[in-house]
Amino acid sequence: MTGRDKAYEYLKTTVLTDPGVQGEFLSEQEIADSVGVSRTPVREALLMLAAEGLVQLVPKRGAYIAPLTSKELRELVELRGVLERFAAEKALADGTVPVAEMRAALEAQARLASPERAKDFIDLDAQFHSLLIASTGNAMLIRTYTGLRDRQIRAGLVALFSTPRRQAAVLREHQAIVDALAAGDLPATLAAIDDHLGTTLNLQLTN
Amino acid sequence: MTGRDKAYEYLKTTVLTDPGVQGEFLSEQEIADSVGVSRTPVREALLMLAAEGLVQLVPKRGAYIAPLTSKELRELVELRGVLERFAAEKALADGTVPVAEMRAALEAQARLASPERAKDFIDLDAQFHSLLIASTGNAMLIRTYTGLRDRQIRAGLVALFSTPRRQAAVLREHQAIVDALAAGDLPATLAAIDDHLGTTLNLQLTN
DNA sequence: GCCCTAGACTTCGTATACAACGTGTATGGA
DNA sequence: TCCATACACGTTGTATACGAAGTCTAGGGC
Repeated sequence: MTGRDKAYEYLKTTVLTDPGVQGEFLSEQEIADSVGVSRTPVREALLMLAAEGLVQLVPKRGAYIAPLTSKELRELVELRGVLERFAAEKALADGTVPVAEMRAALEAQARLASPERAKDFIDLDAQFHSLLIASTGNAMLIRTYTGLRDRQIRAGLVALFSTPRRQAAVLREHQAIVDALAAGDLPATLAAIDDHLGTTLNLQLTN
Repeated sequence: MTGRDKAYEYLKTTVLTDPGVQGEFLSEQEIADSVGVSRTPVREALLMLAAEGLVQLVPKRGAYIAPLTSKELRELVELRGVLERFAAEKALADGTVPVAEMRAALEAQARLASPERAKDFIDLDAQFHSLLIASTGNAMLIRTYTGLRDRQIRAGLVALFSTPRRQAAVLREHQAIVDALAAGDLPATLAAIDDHLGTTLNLQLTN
């Protein structure tokens, strides 16, 4: 693993999932000291994150962790909805809905539900959604979708999933999606997806 | 303009639009010499392009300009279709279809139609499509869509648009889209979009 | 003629140095 | 007390140097 990868991972998993850094400027030297490499690989990691839209590089100032506005959050969720609904429609039409895998992911998620393990909970959440997206077999769709989700996580999704109440709600909503898919009921699936995304959006907006 | 921007632009507009570099390895030093800067900013530009999926960085080999497989091209067009159809649907529902602007872009495109100015023709083509996407007001959608289109251009779209026959066909297909939009006819719009993308895909696949 | 091997060469990955630029602050004056 | 100005500091942007690692080629063995 190169120093660049180390810096990239550190930033993406440790820094960008922390709601506290919203609106802060990170200097390259600071990050370099934390990771234990020189500025060069840190800089490269930042460039990549900037290309993905996760940070904003301000000349002579540093890497700015722009707080996601509510408008951007809405746009993000709207886009995710477009992609997920398409994936559901295609998977149902092609008969490639990965019902078994989705149920498995859902059960795994239910097992480790606890406020302390919010990050793991979110990882499995991502897996659940990704299964449907991946079932389309469209690698570019997966890539695009993942990028969107990474952004939403950066917007402070972790904090949101830290309460037992919300975790339970997520599990219920996922259950509804997978049930509708298993029944081959497209309209119900689309409604369940919209409901799930809408609920998350509203919660994230009011937090 | 920084050296990084110079390198980025050079690569994106000059190198990546050239079908001849498909499958080639570019060394950082070569590019640096061409642009007239050191390796550092070139490297940074490459990292950004890699994050966007436009080049592939192979350790100790160089930046690989991966030829787009027909599978990837199909995926790309499928995704573009999803986004464009959504944009059309939303714009029609909200009554925000920019008919006048689209007609203007179409006319401008018709005026400069000539094989020699394929790049300009493509720029206006991009503008036409972007107008519809932008009318949704979703900046993240615009960003995502633009990224997809950049990739398709890299796949050799320029060569395709160099014949008068194809240019005429594009204009016809665009006309069909804008007419359907102006009529407020959603099914016809969706069909016109699918037809346009499908035609382009088929041509690009057989080239 | 083919394959294997060794060595030179190329290329990247990283550290470091320095210059340019902008920001924030302290100081002096009104 | 407020404001303007100048200076010091911090930060980025770029060049350069060096080490590590992989690739390609030439040569020898089979």
